[in-house]
Amino acid sequence: MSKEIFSGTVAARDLEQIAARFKLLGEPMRLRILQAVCKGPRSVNGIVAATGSTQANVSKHLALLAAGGVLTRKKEGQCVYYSMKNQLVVKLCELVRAQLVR
Amino acid sequence: MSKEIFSGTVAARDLEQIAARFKLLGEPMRLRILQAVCKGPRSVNGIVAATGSTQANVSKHLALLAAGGVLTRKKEGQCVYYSMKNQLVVKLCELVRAQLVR
DNA sequence: TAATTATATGACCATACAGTTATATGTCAA
DNA sequence: TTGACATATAACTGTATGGTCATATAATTA
Repeated sequence: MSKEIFSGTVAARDLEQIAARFKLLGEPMRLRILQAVCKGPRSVNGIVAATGSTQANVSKHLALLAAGGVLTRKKEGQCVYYSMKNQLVVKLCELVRAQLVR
Repeated sequence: MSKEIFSGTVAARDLEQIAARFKLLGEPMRLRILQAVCKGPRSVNGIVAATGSTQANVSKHLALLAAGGVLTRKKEGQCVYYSMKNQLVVKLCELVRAQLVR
């Protein structure tokens, strides 16, 4: 409908879902993971290497990002590849960063 | 520089700041507060009434939003009016919501 | 089958934080 | 000055969650 999210009343459930999405993006380690994945599918091990975190920690964050609809999961052999579900979160990061640099 | 935030390496400090901004938006009550403020300056009491939360709770969230650079604070007499510092967060919410409705 | 590699998960700890209650601070009016 | 109103803050509690360690599950290879 309207482009102005706050122009009309936004249902409490909608606000909760929006907040949940932001919350998912509100952790530096998860942004590091997204940075590692946003160029294309990447295996868990690849992400572990790119982020410098532990396998268990990365795996937990990946599960959250996939459950939240930010990443998709695709298993190939013994490897699991994660990809961006879409580019929206990248755009969100760009917007926020642009304001930071200002 | 680039419009692609993740195209180059993003400094860890930048990622932390971006995450901090998202974290600030990652609470339903704070989005309720932003919804109440985004139309123009609003007093704390007005926001309390609009959100249905307690004065102490609203005041704490307002302090966080102002410290995070999302809201500005202006005192007039015994009232304090909070306003959106800019429209970016509204835009972010719009973008996220548009994806939800999909 | 046994060993190796890749990923996920459960248990645990420490910390962060939202919400509440009570109180403090500040401003105005009578 | 006293009282009423507006806002902020300190103390506290419960809960959520990030990180770690150990282990489980699954797939591959020898």
